[in-house]
Amino acid sequence: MATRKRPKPDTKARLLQAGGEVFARYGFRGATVRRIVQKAKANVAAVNYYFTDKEGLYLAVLEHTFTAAKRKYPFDLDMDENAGAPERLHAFVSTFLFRILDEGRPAWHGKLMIREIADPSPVLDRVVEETIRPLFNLLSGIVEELIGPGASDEDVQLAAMSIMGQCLFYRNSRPVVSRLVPGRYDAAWIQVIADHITAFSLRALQKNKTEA
Amino acid sequence: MATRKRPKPDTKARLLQAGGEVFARYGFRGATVRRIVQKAKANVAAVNYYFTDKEGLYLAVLEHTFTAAKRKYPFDLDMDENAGAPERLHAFVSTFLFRILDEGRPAWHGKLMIREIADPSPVLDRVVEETIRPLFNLLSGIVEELIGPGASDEDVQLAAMSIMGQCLFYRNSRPVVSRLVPGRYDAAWIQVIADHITAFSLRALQKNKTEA
DNA sequence: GCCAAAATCAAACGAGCGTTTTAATCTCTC
DNA sequence: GAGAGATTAAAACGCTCGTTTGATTTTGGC
Repeated sequence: MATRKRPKPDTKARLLQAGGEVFARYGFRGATVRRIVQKAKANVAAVNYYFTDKEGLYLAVLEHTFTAAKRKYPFDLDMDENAGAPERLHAFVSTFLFRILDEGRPAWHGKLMIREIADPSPVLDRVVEETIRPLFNLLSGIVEELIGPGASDEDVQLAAMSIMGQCLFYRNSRPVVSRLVPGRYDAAWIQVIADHITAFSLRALQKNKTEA
Repeated sequence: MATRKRPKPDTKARLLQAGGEVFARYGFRGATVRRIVQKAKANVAAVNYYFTDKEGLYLAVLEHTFTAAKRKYPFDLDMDENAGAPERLHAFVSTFLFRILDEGRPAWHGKLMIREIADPSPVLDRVVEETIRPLFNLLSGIVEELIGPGASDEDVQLAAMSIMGQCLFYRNSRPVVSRLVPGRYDAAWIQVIADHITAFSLRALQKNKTEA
């Protein structure tokens, strides 16, 4: 009885963990139930037993990782109420990049989001409304403040998408980026990217400064 | 003999056409040979007969669409040799956007490229070297000229990726964009986006103007 | 210690996949 | 128009997929 052969951490949690990794790597369609249960050291019937079917596990994994990412990288973290718009933009870009590029604990959050966008499954609508639109609105508010009062809604939207596009590029096109400019995706480099995108976008938005 | 039941356009070409559409929509793994041959009105054995196997057809489709896109949207089209860098940037952004967003004839070019990037198949290395790196080098040259002599290689690379990121966003995240800001992806809107990205990036790159 | 409930397991099912086989059909030359 | 070669067609093979089944083991309250 010295070592227990079956440590019995509940199977459900192990399935969530393994499901996150496998779904992130292969996508919903590409991931196989057998690979997931193998990684989770569970029986092939476990997914259906605990989550009804493959899609049920996928939904649970999305829910799980999104809440985990929100807890780890909250956007209002040490965000001063009366901080200037440039500082708030930098905080947004930095947090957003860490969320989607972090390889750590809830590693799959970024990969899952990108997979979902590139190859939409039936849950994309929920993901957009619950996760992406709040982000987009937060960013739009900052941009609106930076451009000034004379900006149309379209101007704000286009600028916000330019900023999100710069960030998402490093996630979407990672296989290409790593081939074009070899290097690692560690925290230091993420900070470099965040600083660059913030400075780049701030200059782009300050058009009125020189005109006035 | 009034109407010929079998017009007999060669099956190989029809397979390339249908393969392009299906691979673009479902990706290499998600596409099925049976769906392709159904759309091509061919027998299920035709793919193996003409292209050895599914991957052979995929390679042929990539080759075919890439050359088609290069022919339809050449980057050096009406590009004046002594045109200024801002004009060359606008031409680049505009051409690049049309290449990846065009829904017309070689419609699948953009979709295929994005699919390949999000879910790399063994041919990604070739795609990067033959298609993407030349683009990236062309853009880097323009950016280098815009920033000025005091720019490091890293500055140029980061700026070039910011510009590509803005463009690719509209292709990568199209399902999200269409949910966030409803609208169509017609030629007029592509021009609006191209103008915005060019102006946005030009302001971001002209940092020296105010400092000097 | 017993027993119902929960959990795990091996095995198999039906469907769809890429591919192969084998035969039938078309096409073109002589 | 006969025959050789290219093309198409139908059927099946072997495999993997998600899921289900039915039996077995483990668990927890009495």
